[in-house]
This record gives sequence, structure tokens and C-alpha cells, in this order.
Amino acid sequence: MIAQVVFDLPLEGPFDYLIPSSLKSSIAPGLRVNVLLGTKKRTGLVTGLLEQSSFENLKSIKSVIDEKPLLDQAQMDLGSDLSRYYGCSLGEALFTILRGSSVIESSVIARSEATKQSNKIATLPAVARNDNNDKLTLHVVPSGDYVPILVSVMKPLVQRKQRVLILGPDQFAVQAIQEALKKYFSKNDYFIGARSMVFRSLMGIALVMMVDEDNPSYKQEQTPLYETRQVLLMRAKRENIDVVFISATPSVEIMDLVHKGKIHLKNYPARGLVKPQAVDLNNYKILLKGLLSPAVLSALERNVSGGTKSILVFNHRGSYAVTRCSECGFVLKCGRCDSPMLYWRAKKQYFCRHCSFHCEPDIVCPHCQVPSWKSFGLGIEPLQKALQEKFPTSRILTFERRSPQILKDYDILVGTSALLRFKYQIQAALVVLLDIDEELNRLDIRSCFRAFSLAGHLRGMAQGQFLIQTRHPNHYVIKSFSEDDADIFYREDMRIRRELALCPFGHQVMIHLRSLQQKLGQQAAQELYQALNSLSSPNVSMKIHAPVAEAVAKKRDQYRLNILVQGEDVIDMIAFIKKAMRQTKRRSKVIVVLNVDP
DNA sequence: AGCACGCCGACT
DNA sequence: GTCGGCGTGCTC
Repeated sequence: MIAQVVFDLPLEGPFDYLIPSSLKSSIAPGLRVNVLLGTKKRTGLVTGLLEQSSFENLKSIKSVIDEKPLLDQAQMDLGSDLSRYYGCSLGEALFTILRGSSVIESSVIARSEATKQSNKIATLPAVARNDNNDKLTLHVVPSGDYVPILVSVMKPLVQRKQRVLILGPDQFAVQAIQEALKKYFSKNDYFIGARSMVFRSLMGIALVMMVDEDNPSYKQEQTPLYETRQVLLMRAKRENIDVVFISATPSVEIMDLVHKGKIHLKNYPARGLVKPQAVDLNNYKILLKGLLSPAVLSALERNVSGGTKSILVFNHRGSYAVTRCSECGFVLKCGRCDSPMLYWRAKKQYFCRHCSFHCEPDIVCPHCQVPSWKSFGLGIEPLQKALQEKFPTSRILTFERRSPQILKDYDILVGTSALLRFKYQIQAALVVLLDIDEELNRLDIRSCFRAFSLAGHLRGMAQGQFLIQTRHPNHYVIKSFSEDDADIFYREDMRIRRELALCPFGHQVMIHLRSLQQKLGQQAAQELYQALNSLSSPNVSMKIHAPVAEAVAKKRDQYRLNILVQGEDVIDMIAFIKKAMRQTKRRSKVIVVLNVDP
């Protein structure tokens, strides 16, 4: 007998290994084995059994690690779906699933529910599930108060002793959900976890709920760069499971499925939500610090004198602060990245936004040898200072990504969009989004959704008044708020996406190339670009864009280039790109990563 | 990815 | 002579 084995390596497999007669009864698909690959001992996963192999001189399996399969049949199938969609090897996909499905727990399940099947791989039991259109549901909760929905959906299932799987965008959210559900359910009534929990075995689970569906943290940052929503949709299709998505500002991708009738929509009237107001900056000549309009200042004044809280959110994007030598104008840059250093007041140091690089303020200018630096551009700290002068007796705090915690004792809180991490815990009488325009004007189509979603979530924090400052009051993102009609946003965003054949009306695969040597990276990109072009024929409608350096071309000493491929079908595009990659010689010093719908 | 193998230049 | 850098190709 022969076992097919895959590895957590970018290798197309599977590899055939002889099963020694002593291990014959203990080997099955879905369990891990130790084998020699080349000269090195490695852990692989058995994907199948064969009578014969087309390879000669097979090596033997050294030992078996698991007693029972760690993955069920559905998870094994998901592995091949993942590898074809995200362009990783089957082994990388299956080991990703393995790490996400909390091995110990699922082996307990495999033992308890599959005892009569010996070590055979478990298949989904025939559970009577909904067979109508209600299998996939989207609950839109503009207020962001998703807990009542979780409770009402879960309650009947828990009463029938059925189990639910809950996905939260990150560990903060998962803890918050657990805390909120304590009042209603016991810990054994449901499973919960962050994005990798989407890979868990669905045996014994009646429903999966994905909380805050549009949260960007649902995208994995390492290969395979999967999108949790997409994985869940793949599983729903194959495994016939019920799924509930919950969001305050649903992604355009999921709204498209709603429009196509594939997802059932439930809207919750925006009870208690404040009506957003756009502040047209074109009406004002002078802004404090270039960012605070008289309208916002008077709203702040009202709340300060009334003793209520205000939150100002500075979106930061695009407005880069720069530090220059006051003698010669030389820009202080990070040694490892292609980006300017920023001053961090609390630590009294300059730091790089992309890596851990930092330096003392008395560092001398390499040109004129003078340690005299001046920072330009705006951060939240100068903003805080300016406000403190305006409101000397108020408590004005700052919050950004690096802040250790959010303090509650304030009159005015000046923060970045990192505040969103605590969006359901924070509330204030007045919430102001200071700068949204930079986000509206970007070429990236997703940035309009980011703007929409940022504003949508901030609105949920506001108890009395929500202001958006803008110079583009007629932009569709702004209009969707000032006219309080989210459909204005979705209709127009989908129209643009359809016109440009962007996600979800077409797909993009970004090929990221990076190397410590700029030349090598450029060579590799050029070669791959040529291979892609020579492979493409007129009957495959794929657009291949020439390699472009990333916005921050050098990050952590690595030079970065991107090749963008546009097309209709992701699986076709991935197969096409992989073919082109096989035709170009692999360089050990150039790392290539595929990013589907970045 | 990680490793061996093989080809060149530099050096005790 | 031989040590070691790097490019190439393979792993069942």
C-alpha cells in the first residue's frame, strides 16, 4: 500500500510513500506522518491511499503521529478549493486548516462521533438543514449593537441542543462577544474564535455566525492570503451549512450577493441613531490647524460647556508628516524603509511607521551635521496641543494604534481610526470625522468603502451629533450619510465597480514580488511579466498590468514590485499565473506572493 | 522552502 | 591545492 503525502511547503504534491506493513492498519487520510523528504525529516499529511505509484524507489513512512484523522472529508475538500483559489499548494492549504481547526478539540470530536468508523475519515452526518433560501442571511445593524441579534438567532438552536460557531474579527472582539453572551448562554453552547476558526470542523454545528463581516482583520496576511468571508461562502456551498453574517456596514461583495438573491437580507431600523451632518469645508476660509472648522469648534464648545464628551477622529491617510533638517531641509528617513521618520512625543523619539527603527531627537543631519529637526504635517499630538490652548481647562487625550489603552476620563478625545477596535465600547455625545477627503480621492476602489465603513461605525458611537468634514459634499459616500440612505453608496459603488470590472464583477490577482536586491526583483518582475504576456491569448480575457513599484517601494530593506492581473474567474487566473511562474526560473532571493482581490 | 551539487574565484 | 560563495534543479 502507498500513501499520498503533502507538506506545509510551496510544493505541488502529493508525494508517494510506502506504508510499512507494521503501520498498515494505522494509516488513513487526514492524519500526520513523519517521512524523509529529500534528506530532511518532515511532517506531512496523508491525503489518500493508492495501490500503485508511478514513481520508482519510494521511501517508507517513518512513523505515524496521530491515532485518528485530524480533518474530516469536508475539510480535506476545502483544502483543494483553497489551493486552487488562493494559489498555494494543497499542503499549505491543509496545514492552514489544521492550525485553524484546533487539533486537540477536533480529535476529541473525531473520537466521540466516529468511534464506530475506526480511523476512517469522518464525513458529515446527514443533518436535516434548511433547504430553502434562508441558508445564508445578512443582518444589517447600523447601530453596531449586534448582541441582541446573536442572542435571538442562537436561542432556539441552543434550546434544541444545537451548537453554533461564532467568528469575530480579532481577539478583542472575540473577548467582547464572550463577555456579552455570558448573561445568556453557557460556554458549551457555542464555539468562538477569530478568523482561523473558519476552518474548524463543522460536525455537530448547526450554524456559523460571522460578526462584523466587513472588518479588514478578516483577511489573512500570510500565504494563503484568504478572506474569511470567502472561505465561509465556499464551505456553505459544499457543506450545506447555515450562515449568518452580521454587519453595521456590509461589504460591497456581500451586498452584491444580496442583490443576486443568494443571501437573504434582514435590516434593522436605525433606532436611536443620530442623523449624520456633512460640514462643507468650502464654506470656511480659515481652519484651526488646517483641520478644525468653526462649525466643529462651536460644537466642541457646546459639549465642553455642557459637560459632555466629544471624540475627534483623524483618518491620517495620505497626509504624511515629514521631519526636515531646519538648516538644509534634508528629510529624516528610516534606514530600512522608503519612508520619513515621525516624532513620537510620548517617547521623545523619532520612529518609522513601517518597522521598529527609531532614533533619538539629537541625531545629527548627515548633510550639515547639525542636530536640528522640525516636523511638518499634522498628527494627533499637535492637534491635541492646539485644542488644549483653545480649551485650557478641558481634559484632552489622544489615542492611536500604539497607545496602550483607551482612557475614559476625558472631555475631548483625539484619535486615529485605531479607535474602531473599541467601536462598540466607546460612546460620546459628539463624534467628528475630521478628514475623509483623502480617502475619497484615491484610485483604489476599496478606499471609498473604507470611508463609508469608517463613517458608518463612527456614527454608531455618536449619541447626540455626528459631523463629517469634507470639501466634497456631493461625493456619493458623503451623500449616503447626509441623506441617510446607505443604498446611495452601494448603488454608485457597484456601478463604478461593474464599469471597471472590479470585485465582485471581475477579479484581480496581485502578484507581489520582493527582494533585498532591487535589481533582482526588477529582473524577476520583468521576466514574469513577459511570461504572462506570451502565455495570454486573445480568447482568455485577462488584463496584465506592467510591474509597478509599491507606494512605499522599500520596506524593511526589501524592494517591492507588483504585477496586477485582471480577469473574470479567479481559479482560471491563478492557474494561468502559476503556469507562467513555472516557466520562469525561480530565484531564491525573490519572494513571490499571490494576493486574490487585494 | 530547503538542500545538495557543481561551478568559479580567493586564500591559508 | 581547498574553502566557500552562489546559481540550478530536485524533493515521492
